[in-house]
Formats: sequence, C-alpha cells, structure tokens
Amino acid sequence: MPQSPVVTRFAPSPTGELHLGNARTALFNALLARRTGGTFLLRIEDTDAARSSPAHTQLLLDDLRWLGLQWSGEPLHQSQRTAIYDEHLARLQGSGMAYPCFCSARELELARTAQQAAGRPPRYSGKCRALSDGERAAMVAKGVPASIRFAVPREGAVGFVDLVHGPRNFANADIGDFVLRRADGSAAFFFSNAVDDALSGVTQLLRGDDHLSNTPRQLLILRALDLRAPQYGHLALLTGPSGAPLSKRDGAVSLRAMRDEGMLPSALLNHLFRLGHSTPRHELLSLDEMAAAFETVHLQRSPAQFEHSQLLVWQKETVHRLNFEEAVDWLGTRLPAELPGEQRQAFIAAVLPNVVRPDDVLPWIEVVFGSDPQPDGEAAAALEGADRPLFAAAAGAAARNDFGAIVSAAKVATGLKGPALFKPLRAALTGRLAGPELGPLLRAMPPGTAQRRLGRFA
RNA sequence: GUCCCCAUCGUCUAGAGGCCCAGGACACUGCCCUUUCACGGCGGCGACAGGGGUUCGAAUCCCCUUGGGGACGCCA
Repeated sequence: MPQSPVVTRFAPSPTGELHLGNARTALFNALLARRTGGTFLLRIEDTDAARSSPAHTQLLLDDLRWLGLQWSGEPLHQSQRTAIYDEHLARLQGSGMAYPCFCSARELELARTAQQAAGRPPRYSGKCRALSDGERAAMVAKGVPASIRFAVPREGAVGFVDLVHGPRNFANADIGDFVLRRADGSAAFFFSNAVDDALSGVTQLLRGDDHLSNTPRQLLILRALDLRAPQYGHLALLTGPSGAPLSKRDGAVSLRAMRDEGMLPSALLNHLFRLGHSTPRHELLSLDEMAAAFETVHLQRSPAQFEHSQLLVWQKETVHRLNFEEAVDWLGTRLPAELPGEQRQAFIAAVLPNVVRPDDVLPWIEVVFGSDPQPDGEAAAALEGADRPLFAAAAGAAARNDFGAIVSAAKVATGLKGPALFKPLRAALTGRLAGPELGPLLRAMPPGTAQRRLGRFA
C-alpha cells in the first residue's frame, strides 16, 4: 500500500524547560514520521521576544537530543521569518481578509470585561473592521499603532477531520476577529504557526487538545491564503495525580528534572509512549519498535495521568538492561574513583539489578567498600537467633569471599538451610536483610572482608 | 456567559450493539520456584460516573444530569 511521504513537526516555544506533555507531543510526532520513513521537522516559535531566549532554545534542543528524537535539517526560527509573514499578511489585506485594528490594549480590556459582565462571550467587536479607507488613513497619520486582524466570515462553518477526534465542525459566528500581527510587528501564533506548517509541507501534526477549538481559525487563514493545511490530530492533555493539568505543584514536570533525578531516556520514552496511546506491546521498546507500533487510531481522546510510580517501572527495566559502560556513565561520580577495574565491574554487576535511581547505589557502596556495617533492627534480630558455630564455620571458609564455600561450610556445621541459614549470613555480611545477591556482592568486596565480618559473631 | 472536548479496575488502557455478569499491563496481594531479597511462574483483588431512552439485546447509539478540562488574549 503506497503511502505519501509524511511530514510532521514539533514546534515548541523556547520559554522554559521542556515540559513532559510537550516531550510526549514531540515523541508522537517523531514516531509518526519515523514509522513511514517520513520527515520530522523542528521549528522554534520564538516570536514573543520578551519570553523567548537563545538559552532556552539551547536547552530545548539538548533535551530532544537526549531523548533521542532526531529532527531533519536545521530548525526553523520564527523570529527570522518576519518578511515571509508580512508578505502573506499583505496578500490577506489585499483580498480584504485582514484589516488594521487601532484599538488600544486598554480599550480591548474594557470591552472584554464589559462583555463578561453582561454574560456575553468576550469576543472582539469588529469595530475597526468597519472603518473606511479614509478613517484608516487618518489613524495612521495620527501615528496610532495598529495590529492586524483576520476578517472572520460572519456566516458558515469550518469542518475538518481530526486525526484523533474524527469529523468536527465549528460555526464561524462563534469566532471573533483575531489578531494576525501584533502592533509591534511580530506575528501572532495562529497565523505564523499555520503559515509555517503549510510552507514547510507538514502533512500531519499532533498537538495538544487545547488547540482543538482554535483549529478553525488556522484553517480559515490557510484557506484564505490558498495554502494546503496539514491534517491535525489533537491529543488529550497529560494530567498530574490531582487530575488537573500537569503543573509544578505535581512535583517534577520538566524533562530536565527527570533527567537530574537519574531517569533514563528509554524509561521516559516508554512511559510517555503509553500515555494517551495504547499498544499490545507490554515490554520495553526501542524508538524503532515504538515507531513500528505507533498507530494514530490508538490515540486516546481522554486525558491521561502521569504517574511517577509507573515511570519507575520502565526505569527499572531500563536500568536492568544497562551494560557496563552505560552503567558507569549513569552512575557518574557516585562510584569511588580509585576503585580497581575488576571490583568496579563486580560491584555494578551485583548491584544494578537492585537499583532504580543512581543514588540507590550509595548505600551499597558503603556496605561493600565501607567499614563493617552495624546491623539494622531486622538484621540484629536475625543475628540474635543464630548460633555462634554458624559464624565460626562460615568465617573459616570465607577467606576468598566465596559465598558458595561459605554456605557449604555453614550448612555442614549447622544443618540449617533456606532463610534460617541465609538471613543470619546476610545480616552479618551486609547489616541488613534485603539487597543484591550475596554471591556477586561478595565478589566485589575487598579481600578478607567476608571473613572479618562473619568472624565478628563467631 | 458562549462554544468545544472528555468520562471503563488505584494508574495506563482493550472495547467501534450480541464474542464482555468487561480483557491486558503496571501497582497491590497469595502460592510456587529459589543458595536469602529480587527475578520468574501460577492465582487473587479490582472498573463501564448517574438517570432516562432506542433495541430482542448497550460499556458501545441518542438525550439529560454530574464531574473534569479547554477555547473565546496584541500568550503559545
């Protein structure tokens, strides 16, 4: 079945750290393209000079790369496309589809408040649309700054088929004349966003549900310009544990915060992949596998809740699969620098199956390489119930930190087995009752450690 | 206020009129396995927001209510 080439995009505005919701939007668009060998574009929506910054843009690109989301070509920066927007604006004005608005911010604010108070929808009155050429010239002559608004048809409706929601229809009468260009000359979102998508040849795009009721505005612009509109798909928002949209009060919501916490890209990707998108694949997937399994028909119309505990499940899966180099990289400076290579390897092999966050290795570094541990409450209890001969035999066989030898000796000496045998040994060796497998753990310990620790209780 | 979107186990979800007294995954939990914990295997707990219709039959279609969210900005 031949497919026309898919072009998708992610178009963040660089006003802060990459939010989890946006990360998911980026992922879905990237997958949509990757699935068919299409193109995934990146566009920086930095028309709001006051809130945008190059530093934020840099952070954004860095986060996307970290996630492994590869875009094609150079990202487009809207701040550098003013000429293109002006050209299209001129066309709209030429055909009477756009007009200058001289209303001041204060004036508009007042009108809005009055409408709200009267129980009317806060929509622009269209006051300046009725101005004659003469009146406009007069305003310009007086030096009154003007924005440019789109002349929304008074009648009719805009229909489109949403990739997620299906056929939708919106009445033009419910849409007020909106701003295309601000008085300072910068392009407004509805306009620049729609025009750029069309000009970039974007064929399909997934974005947040909050844009659904704004879509008719953009379609109106594109039709007036005779530009081809992409197919829009509107994703239900991501919410926090409260059910309300993700916000700072739900804790870490930026990708960067997750990253700082030690979460790995694969964990984030796998969790996000299943938020608002369903798949029969329940195992940890690579980006390629996700792309192959990504289906727009399986996009959810209802909001999904981001639960950190579920993320941790994927994190665990990811950590368990780390190879030695990756693990060293992940743990970073937490590993003692002076550690011999062999011990380093043994330690990681022993501990990795039991950790989720990098900081989780810290206590085990202390247990394995630190001074002989004092048993915690549970461990102390287990030690109390154990006989001295157990430890005497165990210590006698512990010279080489060989757990097999220790167990055999202890077993022969006491006749114990199972938990009755292992609990005291674990307690004596590590000071606690739970943790990584003892065999591998002992292999990471400095020579003589096991013997000394067991000997304490003989 | 007007318009719009959404509503299945704790969470993510399957479900497009009979295959569903609702299936899966994670979480929780019981048992088994085991040179402890973990891993793994086998079970258990657990949901169609409420009310009306339509239909022989509704989680699925329609209406209302409730609840949550969004848009209506010279923010994106």
